[in-house]
Amino acid sequence: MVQKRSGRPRSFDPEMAVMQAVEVFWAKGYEGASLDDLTKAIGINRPSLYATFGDKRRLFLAAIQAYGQKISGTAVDAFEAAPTLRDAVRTFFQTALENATRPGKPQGCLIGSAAVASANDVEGVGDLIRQMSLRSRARLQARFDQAIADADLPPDFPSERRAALMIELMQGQVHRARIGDSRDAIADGLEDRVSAVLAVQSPNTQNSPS
Amino acid sequence: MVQKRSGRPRSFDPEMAVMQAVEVFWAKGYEGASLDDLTKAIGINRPSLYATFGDKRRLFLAAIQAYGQKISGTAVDAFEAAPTLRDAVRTFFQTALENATRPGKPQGCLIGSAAVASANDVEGVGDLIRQMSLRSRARLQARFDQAIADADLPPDFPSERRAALMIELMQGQVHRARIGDSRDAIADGLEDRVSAVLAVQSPNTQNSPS
DNA sequence: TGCGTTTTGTACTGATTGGTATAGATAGAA
DNA sequence: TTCTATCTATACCAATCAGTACAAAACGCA
Repeated sequence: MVQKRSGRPRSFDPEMAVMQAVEVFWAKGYEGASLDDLTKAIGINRPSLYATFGDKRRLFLAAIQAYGQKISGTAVDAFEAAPTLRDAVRTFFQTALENATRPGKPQGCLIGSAAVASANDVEGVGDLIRQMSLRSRARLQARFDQAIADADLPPDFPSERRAALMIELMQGQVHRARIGDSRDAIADGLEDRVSAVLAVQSPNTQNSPS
Repeated sequence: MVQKRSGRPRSFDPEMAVMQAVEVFWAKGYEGASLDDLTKAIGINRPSLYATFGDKRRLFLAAIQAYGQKISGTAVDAFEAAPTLRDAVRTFFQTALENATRPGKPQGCLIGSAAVASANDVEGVGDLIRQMSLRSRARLQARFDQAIADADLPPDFPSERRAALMIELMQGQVHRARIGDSRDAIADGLEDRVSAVLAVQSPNTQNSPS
């Protein structure tokens, strides 16, 4: 049952407030985002922010989690939903690229720029993004393992390494977006990235020059 | 000839001062590094810093350039110095990985974390790292083009795309280092990265499963 | 209506920020 | 030595920072 609370009702939606905070942190980083920036973007005043989220640090952690679920997580979701394996890998990179180069939004990735920059200085950030990264990697690897079991991939396919490689390649895309490369320019390398992830093992490296 | 200047001589080496600033910015980012942090690390006081470098922003730009030449640039240097193409690519990734996981130093890359995070907020940072990235990419591409001319690579080898891919993969490594992955763990994917860069074109994608 | 409870708005806090004024210190040149 | 130029050291500045005290406002409930 829902606990009815009396008192003045909250005049804003905390979930929408977090998404506004996401954009501010995404654009300016943790230290670069002042409380004035945050409260102005959300449209509330300081005491409301502190009563709801605790302090700036915890709002930042909430923003990272919300970003992971509602934005960067969509790439893994699309990966899992795609019909074929190759489509799944391609869709993963495409979705991540779209998220990182959306017009009118900050370019790049909140985690790849703001969170990573403050990972050592803001308590809890490092642990949080490590855990989120591991979870994404595990979801990618799970599909590779399933594909091995279904004989869609050879038995010696290094699923763990390739799942890690996928995230590295995704972060590479995101880096280019952050420094201003256009969506089209980054999309140019898409098939190279897909092929890198799905390349089969070649014991004598016969498919590559010396 | 050297212009002799009278007056009290400077008690520190500006070049070493910049390298100290590199470490502070590398660890804490631009906004996270206070003037107290910087002057304490360098061992000078504020007026000396301002007389020599102008202000915090210009010291940051100097630190980014010094980092690019003396640290991250060593990966491209090693790439150019390696005897064979495959060794060159492997050495590039190895050197970049060592730089990003050196014990006792900040993990990751000053450019990949601090500079990228403040690229939109600190004037000149975005332009500077864009230009540095383009220059590195051009140096990588030049060797690929030479290898094509020498018939060490097939004529249709996409040198521009693969040079961009190399930098993406390098930034992916750097991201993992920043979030705490060990050098050994990251090195595990080294051959995958080398193969991705040097993979030959396969019109029917016959070397990959569907 | 009036009470208890929670949120909101304003105004404030001490601490820290980047940057500087000023005086003393240290060199070469005359 | 004396003059001039440059650097160093201390102490300071206004502005901004994250965080909070307090009173008015807005609800459910009686």
